[in-house]
Amino acid sequence: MPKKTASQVCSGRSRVQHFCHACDIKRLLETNTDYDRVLSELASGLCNRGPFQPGERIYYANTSASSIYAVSSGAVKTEMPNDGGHLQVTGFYLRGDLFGEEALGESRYLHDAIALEKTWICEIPKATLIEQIQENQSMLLDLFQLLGRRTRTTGLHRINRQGQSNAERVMGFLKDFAEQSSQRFKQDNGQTQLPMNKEDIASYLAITPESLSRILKRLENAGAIRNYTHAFALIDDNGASETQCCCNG
Amino acid sequence: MPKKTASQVCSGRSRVQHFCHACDIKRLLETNTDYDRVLSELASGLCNRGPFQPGERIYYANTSASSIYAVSSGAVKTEMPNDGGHLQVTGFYLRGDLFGEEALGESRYLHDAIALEKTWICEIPKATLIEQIQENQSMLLDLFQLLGRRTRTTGLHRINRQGQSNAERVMGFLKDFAEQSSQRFKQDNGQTQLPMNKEDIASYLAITPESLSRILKRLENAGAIRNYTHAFALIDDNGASETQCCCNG
DNA sequence: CGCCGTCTTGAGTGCTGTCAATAGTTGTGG
DNA sequence: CCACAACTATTGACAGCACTCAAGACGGCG
Repeated sequence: MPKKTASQVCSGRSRVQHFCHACDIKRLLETNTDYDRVLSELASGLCNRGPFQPGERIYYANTSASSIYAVSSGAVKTEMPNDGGHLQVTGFYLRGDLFGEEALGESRYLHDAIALEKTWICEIPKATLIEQIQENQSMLLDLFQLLGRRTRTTGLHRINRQGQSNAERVMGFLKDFAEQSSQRFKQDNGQTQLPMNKEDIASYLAITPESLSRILKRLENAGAIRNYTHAFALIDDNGASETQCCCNG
Repeated sequence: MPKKTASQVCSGRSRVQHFCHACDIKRLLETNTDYDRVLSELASGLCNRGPFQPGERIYYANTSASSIYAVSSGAVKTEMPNDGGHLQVTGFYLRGDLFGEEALGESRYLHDAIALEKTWICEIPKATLIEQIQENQSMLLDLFQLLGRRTRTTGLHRINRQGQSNAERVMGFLKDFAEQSSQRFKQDNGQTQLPMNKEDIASYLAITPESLSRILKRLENAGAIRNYTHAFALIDDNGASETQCCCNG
């Protein structure tokens, strides 16, 4: 799995380019016609933070939110307590993904954000972002696009589908995640790495880990996937790639 | 149920005030320091449209999206086809609610929008909104707040909760809807009117109408609610309001 | 090599989806 | 105002699936 080793010290523009070459925030910046100037201005407010260790919290729900974030390297999950008081996972974020953006219009975060692996994040103060938007109209359009993209890819309609069995919901999640992951990482063996554990996935899909385990076994027996501890592989319909048996992960 | 009868002709500022006195769009405008000027400018681009009859489509998914909307009077649902090709309800919008805002960053709508009752809507062109935002920073903050508010009140975490039975999910929906409704309409008899039918609710919660019917009956037998065709009443724990038996609706 | 957490598997109960039939509601026309 | 038709909502029977509780297997880490 591609990972970056980087110095913790922030040192201007090269830092941003180093961390965020596929980052949502950088994509915002690139659309700016006066890229160099804006980047340098933003860089004065930006700060890369890390490394966060697996399980370490990046921010807590209901704490003051003055910044939004993007994943520079590693992976992040967000979770929040439901009515029963149990924490439920509400989102997974890979390299480049924006997170914490629900706090743009509020003073406090809605979720806890937790690193899934060794993770670096790119922090952008809301005040800085808003200033830049005020000066550059295309930046606002791009921000709208970023916010809408997550709604479209991981919104309610993607998880909570009528007339679909839990097996289909699991399959949908795997396909979506594989696509998200393939846009960010090379996968030469057809496998998709899972930075989170099965319990997190079950929590996200609102099913029990036992059910998830049984569903994955059923899908594997049906020849739809291969199931590993921290990875999976989608088998295409003709079962061509089923022949290659690589059991690492 | 409060309803407005209004002329269909758009005629400048008074029109906006008439329709949108509790409207998300008007709330945006009111925060503007130069209210009169911006309102008149927006009014030149705003257009109230209606009446839409029950079942009539306001816009179609994948059609060109140059405007976002708010409900002036009546009620609206959004729905979209899932993988199986069946339409699934993705949201309900009452008077004052913004909808179609997922198209802010895209050129096409994600859902179909359909009137649930006789409905008037307030249309605001995206170009006009963006121009105003560019001139007024507080308007951007308020827009963020509006966008985030829906995420917080009707997001994935409100519907798809781990460890909750479908009965609890239904109860959660009813409580949420009752709160949303009470913020907009007077309810002197403790009842909450439902502008949509049970099939729409079942679709939104991704359960079958039969299951919803059984769950509502179970909740009623347990003394938690009263169930009517186009309304319901929440019974508080001590059962005080259970005594009043009003079976209209 | 052994501990501990994660994942998987097993048995039994309850709930939900499916299919079908019945009851209730709304709107229309005579 | 009543009768009919079309739609919506409810109820019933049955099979399949998910949840609970429990135990066993696997894998990572010291």
